[in-house]
Amino acid sequence: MNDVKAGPEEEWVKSGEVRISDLAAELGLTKGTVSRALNGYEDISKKTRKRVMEAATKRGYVPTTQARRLAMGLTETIGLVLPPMPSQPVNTFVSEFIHSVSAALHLHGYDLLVHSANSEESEVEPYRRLVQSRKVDGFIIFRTHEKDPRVNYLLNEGFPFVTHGRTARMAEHDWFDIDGEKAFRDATSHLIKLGHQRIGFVGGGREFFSAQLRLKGFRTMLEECCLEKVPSLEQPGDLTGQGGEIAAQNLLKQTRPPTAILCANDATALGVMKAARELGFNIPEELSVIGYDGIALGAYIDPPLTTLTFSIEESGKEMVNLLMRRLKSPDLPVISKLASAILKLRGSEGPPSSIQNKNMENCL
Amino acid sequence: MNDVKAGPEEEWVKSGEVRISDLAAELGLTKGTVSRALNGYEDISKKTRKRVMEAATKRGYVPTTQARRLAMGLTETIGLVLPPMPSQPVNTFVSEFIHSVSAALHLHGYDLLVHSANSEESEVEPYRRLVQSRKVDGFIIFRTHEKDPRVNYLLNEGFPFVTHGRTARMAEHDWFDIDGEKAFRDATSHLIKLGHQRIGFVGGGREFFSAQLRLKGFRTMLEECCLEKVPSLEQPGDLTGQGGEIAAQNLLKQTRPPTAILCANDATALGVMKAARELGFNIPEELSVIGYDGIALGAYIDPPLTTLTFSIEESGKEMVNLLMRRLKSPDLPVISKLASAILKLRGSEGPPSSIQNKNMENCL
DNA sequence: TCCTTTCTCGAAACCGGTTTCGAAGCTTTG
DNA sequence: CAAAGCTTCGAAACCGGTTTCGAGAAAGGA
Repeated sequence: MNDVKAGPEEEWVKSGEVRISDLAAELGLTKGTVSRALNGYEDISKKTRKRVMEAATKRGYVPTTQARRLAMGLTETIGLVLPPMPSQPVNTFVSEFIHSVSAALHLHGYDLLVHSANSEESEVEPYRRLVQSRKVDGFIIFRTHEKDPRVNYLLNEGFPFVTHGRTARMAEHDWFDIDGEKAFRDATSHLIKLGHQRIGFVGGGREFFSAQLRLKGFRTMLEECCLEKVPSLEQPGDLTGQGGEIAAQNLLKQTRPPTAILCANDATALGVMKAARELGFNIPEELSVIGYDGIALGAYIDPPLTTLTFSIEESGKEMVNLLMRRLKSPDLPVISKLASAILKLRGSEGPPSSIQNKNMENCL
Repeated sequence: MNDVKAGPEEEWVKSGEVRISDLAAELGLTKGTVSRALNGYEDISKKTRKRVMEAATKRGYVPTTQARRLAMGLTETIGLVLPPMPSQPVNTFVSEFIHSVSAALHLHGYDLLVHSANSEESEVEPYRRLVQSRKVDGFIIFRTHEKDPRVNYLLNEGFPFVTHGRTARMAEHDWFDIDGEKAFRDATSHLIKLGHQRIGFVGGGREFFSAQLRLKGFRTMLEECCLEKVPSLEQPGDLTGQGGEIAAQNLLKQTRPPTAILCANDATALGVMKAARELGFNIPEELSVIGYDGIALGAYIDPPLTTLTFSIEESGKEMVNLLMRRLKSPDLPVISKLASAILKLRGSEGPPSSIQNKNMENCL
């Protein structure tokens, strides 16, 4: 009996206060029976089930998640570890991604645990802690490296996960990725068709596999179009605006500067545009710039930034699907999904001001 | 005894496989004793404690979080519900905020559960679910409304939370906020000192309390400086670029357009700048624009966007501190913290092209 | 009418920890 | 040397659910 008694049928509105044992006592049943009634077991009479259900809704009974999860031996939680924040975050990818992943997980009854890595410790440390303390059933990993220690660790542990981005061991784990190579082939092709023959490229750090693939797409298309590969036109970057500025200066101060610059992401492209303005290059008349990411802000600058864009919402959904499949049946063969980015023309590219020669006709 | 035996001192590296009962059996103790030894109880002999600790580290024992939390009756988890995403997010606030909150929580041994609200259901529904299923111990709420149903619900439940932003019931709950009113007084003052007398304002939706306070700051400073309040110069907005475009058109097509526009956030400012360009206004010569949020990319556009900026990392930390205090001692009086935004001059504002009159001297 | 099936539910173990209580064994005190 | 006091640990309850097993009652069949 409760020691708080105010009336025979006290309406108890405060939520989260009634336990399964309270319900059982109230109904004159055991908690085992109540549990089975609520969970649709077949060995409960229709009459009893109805009584239980009604009492449960009336009293506002909701099972305590922790207890249920302990009993069932699962956490129903997926971990997402945020990489250390750059000092100048430029991209809304992370928040959109978290949003879509979280929404998709929710449809499967899973929660999202977001953990932030601090830059002092090893990259795998947060994963190790979450695995050891059994706080999550699986991971969503993004911004993969070619040789990714997180992937190595989790593969070694046999712990479920899906990556956004490929790795050197992509044959061994589920992954989702945007086809950055094709995207940059498309973008390069677009520039070449506009008449550009000297095209610069500003990459991302070597540590990001996806940035490498974008460079590869750029090179491939140059080759296909018989344009010579000029090493000085390939500048390293770091996926930030600052990196873009520096790279653009290196490119545009050359005696024969490029007429177009392809950037590994939009932040880089913004830095490139800034440097170009400061060096007196008009965009797009004297210099075409194309980015990658499709950030919304790009539509508001002058000129609006042409970019390669893809659906972050789809990325999140697909990754959750892959992970749920893996959790349900751990021994299924590895699968992957490659989505494509589309070139969103907004105005920062155009034909070069002077088309110096027409060698390209040989190829096209 | 374990049924898997390969040797007397099998090195067991796979993590998360050893339970407290295994440890106890191995040591010839009960699990209660092992638990107390590990948790620093005083009634354990030094010798035994040492034995237990060594065995624990050797076997890599880490307590199962779910079990510990169930036994201790807490979740050690804080909930953060993401509002429905705008279709075109330009702001990195959310990801930075999540990052800092998560990092700060981690220092206190708490986890962050991120949940995304879908726009179909009521705003409080996600909170209700998380409370009822006892998945979290408290909430971090941001983007408050003046009359905020989430705040009402949680206050009614007596459930711990902290808001980023004030509400009509701010005397009843802990909150952290940026002093947007002062920020907009500063920005307005800055414009007036530059010589502007017709200053436009593009607000946020009425639903956001903070946007209302920014408007208030704007009005207050106008009044202090004896500038008349012109209703047509106050345009509503929705904190998006599109909203900024529309509002700017309404402002700039007037017979006497403003010489400066103050925007409730940077996204709005970007829309304003875009519309201004399209209508042939040079920034900052013919039109000054100031935003709010301090988005990093504002530095890369032309001209760089002058804005009001604040530390998101500090916001996250402070809010976590407030919440931890509340969890530790629920009955402490409500406290709050107001941080200030600083005006970051980047170049999108300047003196008006023609100073029509000098009435302002009376006041300054 | 008696035996076998089937339906329905209670009893109890279990998930993996924490915490309270009390009882040994050992040391101190009178 | 006995009573009292400490130290140290075992036993058991507990957190709030789930799931297995088996028993009693009702229903069906011979």
